[in-house]
Amino acid sequence: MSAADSTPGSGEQQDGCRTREVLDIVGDKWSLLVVRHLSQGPRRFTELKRAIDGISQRMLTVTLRGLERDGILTRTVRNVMPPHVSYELTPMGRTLREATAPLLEWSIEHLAHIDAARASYDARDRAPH
Amino acid sequence: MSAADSTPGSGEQQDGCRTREVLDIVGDKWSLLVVRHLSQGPRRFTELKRAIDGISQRMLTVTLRGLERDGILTRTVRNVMPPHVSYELTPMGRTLREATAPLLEWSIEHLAHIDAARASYDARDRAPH
DNA sequence: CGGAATCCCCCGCGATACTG
DNA sequence: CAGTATCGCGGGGGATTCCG
Repeated sequence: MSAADSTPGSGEQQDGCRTREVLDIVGDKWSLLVVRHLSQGPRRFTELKRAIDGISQRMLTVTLRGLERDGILTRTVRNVMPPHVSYELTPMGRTLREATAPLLEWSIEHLAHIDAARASYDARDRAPH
Repeated sequence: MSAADSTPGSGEQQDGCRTREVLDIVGDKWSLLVVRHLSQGPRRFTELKRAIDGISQRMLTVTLRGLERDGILTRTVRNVMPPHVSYELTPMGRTLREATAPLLEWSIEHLAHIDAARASYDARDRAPH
């Protein structure tokens, strides 16, 4: 609720703007995938790279940096040869993971339905009569 | 939990790929905002356009078409002058809205923390000594 | 092994103008 | 009012190369 106003037309949906912010944080192509792949424990760079299908090393680096900057994961370097860097969710990162769980379950539950809806939509305007 | 597997290392994260799919559906810049603004009932095109700050008519149209195609909302045209088109969440659309609620609450709850984390991260590598 | 730097392309998206 | 059509750019992100 926060400071909800009841006057529609001017200052409403202040909390709707939060949707914008959460998307700015994890709405990119890879962040949620990285978070998800860290949910079971620390992972090394190359492990993540192999686990997340299609990600480039550049985007993995960029994504990890962003999540580290946001305090969602930690980066731990062991100064040995060869280098050993591991990434791990912070407590806040784990709460993020939990917050995304419903959305994930939703997609699992409704994906078939969506495919069907798409097919029927495409058929609809392709065969006018 | 759903169909959780307990064998880490090989066949895991099959469901992690769903993260990809849900992002393909609502991970774009505007979809979740539209869904959120429809959560309180049907809205007309211009209502949405004014309510969603910064959206162009083009992107509103594109986003609405996509969500309609996915079966997340319905488009109802009343053939009058001037035209009257209203959009409304389907039952599935409402479940989507509910599934995103935790993520929204998460952002509200942690946004300040994230800003702080960013500030400290930026200060960290900007002032090496 | 885990990056950083560079190049470059694609397309998401905004701006503008025109229609029924 | 509720769109469609067209143009143009900015930047997200892939491919490649080099480094400690």
